[in-house]
Amino acid sequence: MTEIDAAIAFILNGHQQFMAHLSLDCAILGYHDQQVKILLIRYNGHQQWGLPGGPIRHEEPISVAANRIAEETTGISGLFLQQFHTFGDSPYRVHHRTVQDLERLIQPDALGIKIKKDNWLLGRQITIGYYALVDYQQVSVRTNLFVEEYRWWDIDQVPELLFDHNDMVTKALQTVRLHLYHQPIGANLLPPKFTLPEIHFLYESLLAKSLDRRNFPKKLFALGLLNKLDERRFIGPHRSPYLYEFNKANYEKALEEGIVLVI
Amino acid sequence: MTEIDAAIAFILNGHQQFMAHLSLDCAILGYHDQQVKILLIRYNGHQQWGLPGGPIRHEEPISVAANRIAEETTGISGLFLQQFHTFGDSPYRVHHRTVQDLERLIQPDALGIKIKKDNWLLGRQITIGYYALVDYQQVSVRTNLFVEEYRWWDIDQVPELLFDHNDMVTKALQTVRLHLYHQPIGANLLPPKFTLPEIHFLYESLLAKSLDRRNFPKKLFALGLLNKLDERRFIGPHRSPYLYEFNKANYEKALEEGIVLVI
DNA sequence: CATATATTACGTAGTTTTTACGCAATAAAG
DNA sequence: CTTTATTGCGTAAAAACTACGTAATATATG
Repeated sequence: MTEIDAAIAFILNGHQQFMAHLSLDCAILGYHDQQVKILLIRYNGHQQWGLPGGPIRHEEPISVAANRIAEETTGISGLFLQQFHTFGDSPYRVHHRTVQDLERLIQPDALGIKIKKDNWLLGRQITIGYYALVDYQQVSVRTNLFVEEYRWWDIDQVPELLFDHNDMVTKALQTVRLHLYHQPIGANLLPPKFTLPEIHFLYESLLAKSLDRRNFPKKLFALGLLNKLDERRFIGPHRSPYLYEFNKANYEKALEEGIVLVI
Repeated sequence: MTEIDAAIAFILNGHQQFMAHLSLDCAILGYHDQQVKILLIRYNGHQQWGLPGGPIRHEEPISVAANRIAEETTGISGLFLQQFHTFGDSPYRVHHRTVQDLERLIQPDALGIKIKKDNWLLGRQITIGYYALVDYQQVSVRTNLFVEEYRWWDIDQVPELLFDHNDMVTKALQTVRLHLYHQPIGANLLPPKFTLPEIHFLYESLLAKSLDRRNFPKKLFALGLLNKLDERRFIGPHRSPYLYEFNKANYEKALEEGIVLVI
Protein backbone atom coordinates (compact mmCIF):
# COMPACT_ATOMS: atom_id res chain seq x y z
CA MET A 1 0.00 0.00 0.00
CA THR A 2 1.43 3.35 -0.98
CA GLU A 3 1.51 6.35 1.31
CA ILE A 4 -1.32 7.93 -0.71
CA ASP A 5 -3.49 4.82 -0.44
CA ALA A 6 -2.89 4.86 3.32
CA ALA A 7 -3.92 8.49 3.50
CA ILE A 8 -7.12 7.81 1.55
CA ALA A 9 -7.95 4.85 3.78
CA PHE A 10 -7.35 7.00 6.84
CA ILE A 11 -9.63 9.77 5.64
CA LEU A 12 -12.44 7.49 4.52
CA ASN A 13 -12.27 4.66 7.05
CA GLY A 14 -10.04 5.87 9.87
CA HIS A 15 -12.91 5.51 12.33
CA GLN A 16 -12.46 1.74 12.19
CA GLN A 17 -9.09 2.21 13.86
CA PHE A 18 -9.25 5.57 15.60
CA MET A 19 -11.58 7.40 17.94
CA ALA A 20 -13.55 10.23 16.38
CA HIS A 21 -13.80 13.73 17.93
CA LEU A 22 -10.87 13.18 20.28
CA SER A 23 -7.24 13.74 19.41
CA LEU A 24 -3.95 14.22 21.17
CA ASP A 25 -1.40 16.99 20.62
CA CYS A 26 2.17 17.23 21.87
CA ALA A 27 4.11 20.33 22.85
CA ILE A 28 7.66 19.07 22.30
CA LEU A 29 10.14 21.29 24.09
CA GLY A 30 13.88 21.30 23.64
CA TYR A 31 16.78 23.56 24.59
CA HIS A 32 19.60 24.85 22.42
CA ASP A 33 21.80 27.95 22.26
CA GLN A 34 20.44 29.17 25.60
CA GLN A 35 16.92 29.15 24.19
CA VAL A 36 13.92 27.02 25.00
CA LYS A 37 12.55 25.73 21.69
CA ILE A 38 9.35 24.09 20.59
CA LEU A 39 9.01 21.70 17.67
CA LEU A 40 6.21 22.79 15.35
CA ILE A 41 4.99 21.33 12.08
CA ARG A 42 3.33 22.71 9.01
CA TYR A 43 0.63 20.47 7.67
CA ASN A 44 0.32 19.96 3.95
CA GLY A 45 -1.64 22.74 2.26
CA HIS A 46 -1.49 24.99 5.33
CA GLN A 47 0.20 28.31 5.76
CA GLN A 48 0.12 28.23 9.54
CA TRP A 49 2.16 26.11 11.89
CA GLY A 50 0.79 23.92 14.64
CA LEU A 51 1.58 21.34 17.27
CA PRO A 52 2.22 17.78 16.15
CA GLY A 53 -0.72 15.59 17.00
CA GLY A 54 -2.90 12.75 15.89
CA PRO A 55 -5.84 10.52 16.66
CA ILE A 56 -6.08 7.86 19.38
CA ARG A 57 -6.62 4.19 18.54
CA HIS A 58 -9.76 2.54 19.84
CA GLU A 59 -8.04 0.40 22.47
CA GLU A 60 -4.94 2.47 23.01
CA PRO A 61 -4.17 3.91 26.45
CA ILE A 62 -3.84 7.64 25.98
CA SER A 63 -0.32 7.74 27.42
CA VAL A 64 0.65 5.15 24.79
CA ALA A 65 -0.90 7.34 22.12
CA ALA A 66 1.11 10.29 23.42
CA ASN A 67 4.32 8.25 23.22
CA ARG A 68 3.47 7.05 19.73
CA ILE A 69 2.76 10.54 18.43
CA ALA A 70 5.83 12.03 20.11
CA GLU A 71 7.99 9.23 18.72
CA GLU A 72 6.54 9.61 15.21
CA THR A 73 7.58 13.25 15.41
CA THR A 74 10.99 13.05 17.07
CA GLY A 75 12.23 9.56 16.29
CA ILE A 76 12.88 9.05 20.03
CA SER A 77 10.98 6.48 22.06
CA GLY A 78 10.33 6.62 25.78
CA LEU A 79 10.26 10.40 26.00
CA PHE A 80 9.40 12.22 29.22
CA LEU A 81 5.75 13.06 28.66
CA GLN A 82 3.21 14.67 30.93
CA GLN A 83 -0.42 15.45 30.30
CA PHE A 84 -1.11 19.12 30.89
CA HIS A 85 -4.68 19.94 29.82
CA THR A 86 -7.62 18.84 27.72
CA PHE A 87 -8.94 21.49 25.36
CA GLY A 88 -12.64 21.63 24.61
CA ASP A 89 -13.67 25.20 25.29
CA SER A 90 -12.49 27.41 22.45
CA PRO A 91 -14.82 27.95 19.46
CA TYR A 92 -12.57 25.72 17.36
CA ARG A 93 -13.20 22.88 19.76
CA VAL A 94 -16.90 23.55 20.34
CA HIS A 95 -18.32 24.13 16.88
CA HIS A 96 -18.60 21.33 14.40
CA ARG A 97 -16.14 20.95 11.60
CA THR A 98 -18.10 21.10 8.34
CA VAL A 99 -17.44 19.35 5.04
CA GLN A 100 -16.03 22.63 3.70
CA ASP A 101 -13.66 22.97 6.68
CA LEU A 102 -12.42 19.46 6.16
CA GLU A 103 -11.97 19.92 2.40
CA ARG A 104 -9.81 22.94 3.09
CA LEU A 105 -7.75 20.85 5.49
CA ILE A 106 -7.10 17.75 3.40
CA GLN A 107 -7.83 18.78 -0.21
CA PRO A 108 -9.65 15.62 -1.28
CA ASP A 109 -9.61 16.52 -4.99
CA ALA A 110 -5.87 15.95 -5.09
CA LEU A 111 -6.44 12.48 -3.68
CA GLY A 112 -9.38 11.77 -5.98
CA ILE A 113 -11.88 11.25 -3.16
CA LYS A 114 -15.06 12.93 -1.97
CA ILE A 115 -15.94 13.87 1.63
CA LYS A 116 -19.39 12.65 2.62
CA LYS A 117 -21.60 14.23 5.27
CA ASP A 118 -21.04 11.36 7.69
CA ASN A 119 -17.24 11.36 7.46
CA TRP A 120 -15.69 10.54 10.82
CA LEU A 121 -13.40 13.59 10.71
CA LEU A 122 -16.39 15.93 10.80
CA GLY A 123 -17.84 17.26 14.05
CA ARG A 124 -16.00 18.82 16.95
CA GLN A 125 -12.44 17.97 17.97
CA ILE A 126 -11.54 17.82 21.62
CA THR A 127 -7.84 17.33 22.18
CA ILE A 128 -5.68 16.12 25.05
CA GLY A 129 -2.42 18.04 25.43
CA TYR A 130 0.84 16.42 26.50
CA TYR A 131 4.19 18.13 26.82
CA ALA A 132 7.45 16.35 26.07
CA LEU A 133 10.90 17.46 27.22
CA VAL A 134 13.63 16.26 24.90
CA ASP A 135 17.35 16.48 24.40
CA TYR A 136 17.41 18.75 21.35
CA GLN A 137 20.47 17.08 19.87
CA GLN A 138 18.88 13.64 19.68
CA VAL A 139 15.83 14.66 17.66
CA SER A 140 15.67 13.83 13.97
CA VAL A 141 12.44 14.87 12.34
CA ARG A 142 10.88 13.34 9.24
CA THR A 143 8.14 14.58 6.96
CA ASN A 144 5.31 12.54 5.48
CA LEU A 145 2.33 13.00 3.22
CA PHE A 146 0.43 15.07 5.77
CA VAL A 147 3.37 17.01 7.15
CA GLU A 148 5.19 19.36 4.85
CA GLU A 149 7.74 20.87 7.19
CA TYR A 150 9.16 20.70 10.73
CA ARG A 151 10.97 23.45 12.57
CA TRP A 152 12.22 24.31 16.03
CA TRP A 153 10.99 27.72 17.17
CA ASP A 154 12.26 29.85 20.00
CA ILE A 155 9.54 29.66 22.64
CA ASP A 156 9.17 33.44 22.75
CA GLN A 157 8.94 33.78 18.96
CA VAL A 158 6.19 31.32 18.19
CA PRO A 159 4.10 32.70 15.28
CA GLU A 160 0.33 32.73 15.06
CA LEU A 161 -0.63 29.07 14.98
CA LEU A 162 -3.53 26.97 13.73
CA PHE A 163 -6.79 26.92 15.67
CA ASP A 164 -6.19 27.38 19.42
CA HIS A 165 -2.64 26.04 19.34
CA ASN A 166 -1.19 29.27 20.72
CA ASP A 167 -3.31 28.77 23.83
CA MET A 168 -2.03 25.24 24.05
CA VAL A 169 1.61 26.36 23.88
CA THR A 170 0.95 28.94 26.60
CA LYS A 171 -0.71 26.40 28.86
CA ALA A 172 2.03 23.83 28.24
CA LEU A 173 4.68 26.33 29.23
CA GLN A 174 2.74 27.41 32.32
CA THR A 175 2.51 23.79 33.38
CA VAL A 176 6.19 23.12 32.76
CA ARG A 177 7.07 26.12 34.90
CA LEU A 178 4.82 24.95 37.71
CA HIS A 179 6.24 21.42 37.49
CA LEU A 180 9.76 22.80 37.47
CA TYR A 181 9.29 23.92 41.06
CA HIS A 182 8.06 20.51 42.16
CA GLN A 183 9.87 17.96 40.05
CA PRO A 184 13.41 17.56 38.77
CA ILE A 185 12.79 18.20 35.11
CA GLY A 186 16.18 19.34 33.84
CA ALA A 187 17.48 15.86 33.01
CA ASN A 188 15.08 15.58 30.11
CA LEU A 189 16.22 18.76 28.40
CA LEU A 190 19.96 18.41 28.85
CA PRO A 191 22.53 15.95 27.53
CA PRO A 192 23.70 13.40 30.12
CA LYS A 193 26.69 15.53 31.08
CA PHE A 194 26.41 19.27 31.44
CA THR A 195 28.05 22.21 33.19
CA LEU A 196 26.64 24.39 35.93
CA PRO A 197 26.31 27.40 33.63
CA GLU A 198 24.38 25.22 31.17
CA ILE A 199 21.74 24.07 33.66
CA HIS A 200 21.69 27.56 35.10
CA PHE A 201 20.81 29.13 31.74
CA LEU A 202 18.27 26.38 31.07
CA TYR A 203 16.36 27.32 34.21
CA GLU A 204 16.68 31.02 33.43
CA SER A 205 15.27 30.44 29.95
CA LEU A 206 12.43 28.25 31.15
CA LEU A 207 11.35 30.60 33.91
CA ALA A 208 12.19 33.72 31.91
CA LYS A 209 13.85 35.36 34.89
CA SER A 210 17.41 35.74 36.04
CA LEU A 211 18.79 33.56 38.81
CA ASP A 212 21.98 34.28 40.70
CA ARG A 213 24.84 32.36 39.12
CA ARG A 214 26.38 31.50 42.48
CA ASN A 215 23.28 30.74 44.50
CA PHE A 216 21.37 28.67 41.96
CA PRO A 217 23.64 25.60 42.06
CA LYS A 218 23.54 25.57 45.86
CA LYS A 219 19.81 24.76 45.74
CA LEU A 220 20.34 21.83 43.39
CA PHE A 221 23.21 20.58 45.57
CA ALA A 222 21.04 20.92 48.66
CA LEU A 223 18.49 18.59 47.03
CA GLY A 224 21.27 16.14 46.22
CA LEU A 225 20.34 16.15 42.56
CA LEU A 226 23.81 16.60 41.04
CA ASN A 227 26.98 14.55 40.90
CA LYS A 228 30.18 16.42 40.15
CA LEU A 229 32.35 14.59 37.61
CA ASP A 230 36.11 14.68 37.32
CA GLU A 231 35.86 16.04 33.77
CA ARG A 232 35.71 19.52 32.36
CA ARG A 233 34.27 20.95 29.19
CA PHE A 234 36.60 22.88 26.95
CA ILE A 235 35.01 26.25 26.23
CA GLY A 236 37.82 28.17 24.57
CA PRO A 237 39.56 31.16 26.12
CA HIS A 238 38.11 30.80 29.62
CA ARG A 239 38.35 28.67 32.67
CA SER A 240 37.03 25.18 31.89
CA PRO A 241 33.83 24.37 33.78
CA TYR A 242 33.36 21.01 35.47
CA LEU A 243 30.85 18.55 34.08
CA TYR A 244 27.96 17.29 36.19
CA GLU A 245 25.38 14.55 35.85
CA PHE A 246 22.11 13.99 37.65
CA ASN A 247 22.24 11.69 40.67
CA LYS A 248 19.97 8.96 39.42
CA ALA A 249 18.80 7.64 42.79
CA ASN A 250 17.94 11.05 44.20
CA TYR A 251 16.45 12.13 40.88
CA GLU A 252 14.04 9.19 40.81
CA LYS A 253 13.17 9.76 44.42
CA ALA A 254 12.51 13.44 43.76
CA LEU A 255 10.32 12.58 40.78
CA GLU A 256 8.19 10.33 42.94
CA GLU A 257 8.00 12.33 46.11
CA GLY A 258 8.19 15.80 44.62
CA ILE A 259 10.47 18.63 45.66
CA VAL A 260 10.03 22.21 46.67
CA LEU A 261 12.44 24.37 44.76
CA VAL A 262 12.39 27.99 45.84
CA ILE A 263 14.11 30.09 43.23
CA MET B 1 -42.40 12.99 29.01
CA THR B 2 -41.92 11.02 32.20
CA GLU B 3 -38.56 10.51 33.82
CA ILE B 4 -38.55 6.90 32.61
CA ASP B 5 -39.29 7.92 29.03
CA ALA B 6 -36.42 10.37 29.23
CA ALA B 7 -34.11 7.65 30.50
CA ILE B 8 -35.10 5.33 27.67
CA ALA B 9 -34.57 8.07 25.10
CA PHE B 10 -31.16 8.80 26.62
CA ILE B 11 -30.07 5.18 26.46
CA LEU B 12 -31.31 4.53 22.95
CA ASN B 13 -30.76 7.88 21.24
CA GLY B 14 -28.50 9.90 23.53
CA HIS B 15 -25.87 10.07 20.81
CA GLN B 16 -28.04 12.62 19.00
CA GLN B 17 -27.43 15.00 21.86
CA PHE B 18 -24.25 13.80 23.56
CA MET B 19 -20.73 12.82 22.55
CA ALA B 20 -19.99 9.11 22.74
CA HIS B 21 -16.89 7.70 24.44
CA LEU B 22 -16.11 10.89 26.31
CA SER B 23 -17.57 11.89 29.64
CA LEU B 24 -16.86 14.29 32.46
CA ASP B 25 -16.62 13.52 36.18
CA CYS B 26 -16.53 15.92 39.11
CA ALA B 27 -14.72 15.51 42.41
CA ILE B 28 -16.84 17.79 44.59
CA LEU B 29 -14.98 18.69 47.76
CA GLY B 30 -16.41 20.31 50.83
CA TYR B 31 -15.36 20.93 54.41
CA HIS B 32 -17.28 20.30 57.59
CA ASP B 33 -16.51 19.37 61.20
CA GLN B 34 -12.80 19.83 60.60
CA GLN B 35 -12.90 17.22 57.84
CA VAL B 36 -12.44 17.51 54.09
CA LYS B 37 -15.37 15.72 52.48
CA ILE B 38 -16.17 14.48 49.01
CA LEU B 39 -19.65 14.13 47.56
CA LEU B 40 -20.17 10.66 46.10
CA ILE B 41 -23.20 9.08 44.51
CA ARG B 42 -24.51 5.56 44.20
CA TYR B 43 -25.98 4.82 40.81
CA ASN B 44 -29.17 2.83 40.56
CA GLY B 45 -28.52 -0.90 40.74
CA HIS B 46 -24.95 -0.48 41.91
CA GLN B 47 -23.40 -1.49 45.19
CA GLN B 48 -20.36 0.72 44.80
CA TRP B 49 -20.12 4.46 45.02
CA GLY B 50 -18.60 6.74 42.44
CA LEU B 51 -18.00 10.33 41.36
CA PRO B 52 -20.91 12.26 39.90
CA GLY B 53 -20.47 12.64 36.18
CA GLY B 54 -22.17 12.67 32.85
CA PRO B 55 -21.83 13.04 29.11
CA ILE B 56 -20.93 16.18 27.17
CA ARG B 57 -23.33 17.75 24.66
CA HIS B 58 -22.20 17.95 21.07
CA GLU B 59 -21.66 21.70 21.00
CA GLU B 60 -21.08 22.30 24.68
CA PRO B 61 -17.78 23.77 25.88
CA ILE B 62 -16.33 21.30 28.35
CA SER B 63 -16.14 23.87 31.15
CA VAL B 64 -19.86 24.49 30.63
CA ALA B 65 -20.48 20.76 30.85
CA ALA B 66 -18.50 20.68 34.09
CA ASN B 67 -20.63 23.48 35.52
CA ARG B 68 -23.82 21.81 34.40
CA ILE B 69 -22.90 18.47 35.96
CA ALA B 70 -21.66 20.04 39.19
CA GLU B 71 -24.83 22.12 39.40
CA GLU B 72 -27.07 19.12 38.72
CA THR B 73 -25.37 17.45 41.67
CA THR B 74 -25.10 20.27 44.19
CA GLY B 75 -27.85 22.68 43.21
CA ILE B 76 -25.28 25.49 43.16
CA SER B 77 -24.38 27.32 39.96
CA GLY B 78 -21.11 29.07 39.22
CA LEU B 79 -18.98 26.78 41.36
CA PHE B 80 -15.20 27.05 41.49
CA LEU B 81 -14.17 24.31 39.05
CA GLN B 82 -10.76 23.30 37.78
CA GLN B 83 -9.85 20.60 35.33
CA PHE B 84 -7.30 18.26 36.86
CA HIS B 85 -6.72 15.30 34.54
CA THR B 86 -8.13 13.29 31.67
CA PHE B 87 -8.31 9.56 32.32
CA GLY B 88 -7.78 7.16 29.46
CA ASP B 89 -5.10 4.74 30.64
CA SER B 90 -6.63 2.30 33.11
CA PRO B 91 -8.10 -0.97 31.76
CA TYR B 92 -11.59 0.37 32.45
CA ARG B 93 -10.90 3.25 30.11
CA VAL B 94 -9.03 1.28 27.45
CA HIS B 95 -11.14 -1.82 26.89
CA HIS B 96 -14.49 -1.64 25.26
CA ARG B 97 -17.65 -1.78 27.24
CA THR B 98 -19.66 -4.77 25.99
CA VAL B 99 -23.42 -5.26 25.75
CA GLN B 100 -23.24 -7.38 28.91
CA ASP B 101 -21.33 -4.66 30.81
CA LEU B 102 -23.91 -2.10 29.80
CA GLU B 103 -26.83 -4.35 30.72
CA ARG B 104 -25.36 -4.76 34.18
CA LEU B 105 -25.10 -0.98 34.44
CA ILE B 106 -28.55 0.07 33.32
CA GLN B 107 -30.74 -3.05 33.60
CA PRO B 108 -32.70 -2.57 30.37
CA ASP B 109 -35.26 -5.29 31.21
CA ALA B 110 -36.69 -3.08 33.94
CA LEU B 111 -37.16 -0.35 31.34
CA GLY B 112 -38.54 -2.74 28.73
CA ILE B 113 -35.80 -2.05 26.17
CA LYS B 114 -33.06 -4.06 24.49
CA ILE B 115 -29.41 -3.00 24.06
CA LYS B 116 -28.23 -3.41 20.48
CA LYS B 117 -24.63 -3.99 19.41
CA ASP B 118 -24.30 -0.49 18.00
CA ASN B 119 -25.59 1.33 21.10
CA TRP B 120 -23.74 4.60 21.61
CA LEU B 121 -22.91 3.77 25.24
CA LEU B 122 -20.77 0.81 24.17
CA GLY B 123 -17.06 1.11 23.52
CA ARG B 124 -14.45 2.75 25.68
CA GLN B 125 -15.09 5.70 28.01
CA ILE B 126 -12.46 8.38 28.36
CA THR B 127 -13.33 10.91 31.03
CA ILE B 128 -12.25 14.44 31.85
CA GLY B 129 -11.88 15.11 35.59
CA TYR B 130 -12.79 18.43 37.21
CA TYR B 131 -12.63 19.23 40.88
CA ALA B 132 -15.07 21.60 42.56
CA LEU B 133 -14.59 23.34 45.90
CA VAL B 134 -17.87 24.14 47.58
CA ASP B 135 -19.25 25.62 50.75
CA TYR B 136 -20.59 22.45 52.37
CA GLN B 137 -23.53 24.23 53.97
CA GLN B 138 -24.97 25.47 50.69
CA VAL B 139 -25.21 22.08 49.00
CA SER B 140 -28.57 20.39 48.67
CA VAL B 141 -28.45 17.14 46.78
CA ARG B 142 -31.27 15.51 44.85
CA THR B 143 -31.70 12.00 43.51
CA ASN B 144 -33.12 11.00 40.17
CA LEU B 145 -33.85 7.85 38.21
CA PHE B 146 -30.18 7.05 37.67
CA VAL B 147 -28.95 8.12 41.07
CA GLU B 148 -30.14 6.20 44.10
CA GLU B 149 -28.19 7.93 46.86
CA TYR B 150 -25.84 10.82 47.62
CA ARG B 151 -23.49 11.06 50.56
CA TRP B 152 -20.59 13.17 51.81
CA TRP B 153 -17.59 11.02 52.72
CA ASP B 154 -14.57 11.96 54.77
CA ILE B 155 -11.76 12.23 52.27
CA ASP B 156 -9.62 9.71 54.15
CA GLN B 157 -12.47 7.20 54.45
CA VAL B 158 -13.54 6.88 50.84
CA PRO B 159 -14.58 3.26 50.17
CA GLU B 160 -13.65 1.17 47.15
CA LEU B 161 -15.29 2.97 44.25
CA LEU B 162 -16.55 2.08 40.78
CA PHE B 163 -14.03 1.58 37.98
CA ASP B 164 -10.95 3.77 38.43
CA HIS B 165 -12.72 6.39 40.53
CA ASN B 166 -10.37 5.87 43.50
CA ASP B 167 -7.49 6.90 41.24
CA MET B 168 -9.48 9.94 40.21
CA VAL B 169 -10.10 10.98 43.82
CA THR B 170 -6.40 10.59 44.58
CA LYS B 171 -5.38 12.66 41.58
CA ALA B 172 -7.96 15.34 42.36
CA LEU B 173 -6.66 15.67 45.89
CA GLN B 174 -3.04 15.77 44.72
CA THR B 175 -3.96 18.56 42.34
CA VAL B 176 -5.87 20.51 44.97
CA ARG B 177 -2.87 20.30 47.30
CA LEU B 178 -0.53 21.50 44.58
CA HIS B 179 -2.88 24.35 43.68
CA LEU B 180 -3.21 25.25 47.35
CA TYR B 181 0.42 26.34 47.37
CA HIS B 182 -0.02 28.51 44.29
CA GLN B 183 -3.55 29.84 44.43
CA PRO B 184 -5.81 31.21 47.14
CA ILE B 185 -8.31 28.38 47.27
CA GLY B 186 -9.74 28.67 50.76
CA ALA B 187 -12.53 31.07 49.84
CA ASN B 188 -14.35 28.36 47.95
CA LEU B 189 -14.49 25.95 50.87
CA LEU B 190 -15.39 28.38 53.63
CA PRO B 191 -18.42 30.50 54.33
CA PRO B 192 -17.93 34.21 53.58
CA LYS B 193 -16.95 34.95 57.19
CA PHE B 194 -14.72 32.62 59.15
CA THR B 195 -12.32 32.61 62.07
CA LEU B 196 -8.59 32.04 62.02
CA PRO B 197 -8.89 28.64 63.71
CA GLU B 198 -11.40 27.65 61.04
CA ILE B 199 -9.17 28.41 58.07
CA HIS B 200 -6.25 26.97 59.99
CA PHE B 201 -7.97 23.61 60.42
CA LEU B 202 -9.12 23.67 56.81
CA TYR B 203 -5.53 23.88 55.61
CA GLU B 204 -4.43 21.24 58.08
CA SER B 205 -7.14 18.90 56.85
CA LEU B 206 -6.44 19.52 53.19
CA LEU B 207 -2.70 19.05 53.50
CA ALA B 208 -3.00 16.34 56.14
CA LYS B 209 -0.26 17.88 58.23
CA SER B 210 -0.18 20.09 61.26
CA LEU B 211 0.58 23.78 60.89
CA ASP B 212 1.59 26.03 63.74
CA ARG B 213 -1.49 27.81 65.06
CA ARG B 214 0.40 31.06 65.57
CA ASN B 215 2.56 31.12 62.46
CA PHE B 216 0.02 30.01 59.88
CA PRO B 217 -2.09 33.20 59.92
CA LYS B 218 1.04 35.32 59.52
CA LYS B 219 1.61 33.87 56.07
CA LEU B 220 -1.90 34.68 54.95
CA PHE B 221 -1.57 38.18 56.37
CA ALA B 222 1.76 38.59 54.60
CA LEU B 223 0.01 37.83 51.29
CA GLY B 224 -2.66 40.37 52.14
CA LEU B 225 -5.41 37.82 51.63
CA LEU B 226 -7.42 38.46 54.80
CA ASN B 227 -9.47 41.34 56.16
CA LYS B 228 -10.10 41.38 59.89
CA LEU B 229 -13.70 42.21 60.74
CA ASP B 230 -15.00 43.93 63.83
CA GLU B 231 -17.17 40.92 64.67
CA ARG B 232 -16.57 37.82 66.70
CA ARG B 233 -18.03 34.37 66.58
CA PHE B 234 -19.64 33.05 69.75
CA ILE B 235 -18.09 29.67 70.54
CA GLY B 236 -19.36 29.01 74.04
CA PRO B 237 -17.20 28.93 77.12
CA HIS B 238 -14.04 30.40 75.54
CA ARG B 239 -12.64 33.59 74.24
CA SER B 240 -14.58 34.65 71.13
CA PRO B 241 -12.46 34.58 67.97
CA TYR B 242 -12.60 37.44 65.48
CA LEU B 243 -14.21 36.91 62.10
CA TYR B 244 -12.27 37.43 58.89
CA GLU B 245 -13.14 37.63 55.23
CA PHE B 246 -10.99 37.31 52.13
CA ASN B 247 -9.70 40.56 50.70
CA LYS B 248 -11.41 40.43 47.33
CA ALA B 249 -8.98 42.59 45.39
CA ASN B 250 -5.89 40.78 46.61
CA TYR B 251 -7.63 37.43 46.27
CA GLU B 252 -8.44 38.05 42.60
CA LYS B 253 -4.94 39.27 41.97
CA ALA B 254 -3.47 36.20 43.66
CA LEU B 255 -5.71 33.93 41.58
CA GLU B 256 -4.44 35.51 38.41
CA GLU B 257 -0.80 35.94 39.20
CA GLY B 258 -0.34 32.96 41.46
CA ILE B 259 1.24 32.92 44.89
CA VAL B 260 3.96 30.96 46.59
CA LEU B 261 2.76 29.76 49.94
CA VAL B 262 5.44 28.02 51.97
CA ILE B 263 3.84 26.09 54.78
C1' DC C 1 -17.29 36.20 93.43
C1' DA C 2 -12.79 33.80 93.10
C1' DT C 3 -11.03 29.89 90.58
C1' DA C 4 -10.50 26.48 87.06
C1' DT C 5 -10.50 25.39 82.23
C1' DA C 6 -10.15 25.94 77.48
C1' DT C 7 -9.47 28.79 73.91
C1' DT C 8 -7.84 32.96 71.12
C1' DA C 9 -4.47 36.81 70.35
C1' DC C 10 -0.10 38.51 69.84
C1' DG C 11 4.75 39.07 70.36
C1' DT C 12 9.67 37.90 70.16
C1' DA C 13 14.25 35.53 70.84
C1' DG C 14 16.90 32.31 68.53
C1' DT C 15 17.84 29.82 64.53
C1' DT C 16 17.98 28.88 59.77
C1' DT C 17 17.78 30.20 55.14
C1' DT C 18 18.46 33.24 51.58
C1' DT C 19 20.62 36.98 49.25
C1' DA C 20 24.11 39.75 47.51
C1' DC C 21 28.40 40.04 46.24
C1' DG C 22 33.68 39.76 46.65
C1' DC C 23 37.65 37.53 44.96
C1' DA C 24 40.79 33.91 43.51
C1' DA C 25 41.55 30.55 39.74
C1' DT C 26 41.81 29.67 34.97
C1' DA C 27 42.28 29.74 29.86
C1' DA C 28 43.74 31.97 25.94
C1' DA C 29 44.79 36.18 23.14
C1' DG C 30 47.57 40.20 22.33
C1' DC D 1 53.23 39.50 31.12
C1' DT D 2 48.90 41.82 30.91
C1' DT D 3 44.17 41.82 29.63
C1' DT D 4 39.66 39.80 29.26
C1' DA D 5 36.04 36.78 30.19
C1' DT D 6 34.55 33.10 32.64
C1' DT D 7 34.11 29.58 36.53
C1' DG D 8 34.38 28.20 41.45
C1' DC D 9 33.92 29.04 46.12
C1' DG D 10 33.13 31.51 50.28
C1' DT D 11 30.99 34.74 53.57
C1' DA D 12 28.76 38.82 55.83
C1' DA D 13 24.33 40.87 56.08
C1' DA D 14 19.55 40.55 55.63
C1' DA D 15 15.40 38.22 55.71
C1' DA D 16 12.45 34.58 56.92
C1' DC D 17 11.02 31.10 59.70
C1' DT D 18 10.36 28.39 63.98
C1' DA D 19 9.23 27.54 68.46
C1' DC D 20 7.07 28.88 72.12
C1' DG D 21 5.70 32.07 76.12
C1' DT D 22 2.14 34.77 78.05
C1' DA D 23 -1.88 37.74 78.36
C1' DA D 24 -6.78 38.12 77.32
C1' DT D 25 -11.28 36.06 77.18
C1' DA D 26 -15.53 33.50 78.03
C1' DT D 27 -18.04 30.51 80.79
C1' DA D 28 -18.86 26.95 84.47
C1' DT D 29 -18.34 25.79 89.18
C1' DG D 30 -18.09 25.85 94.09
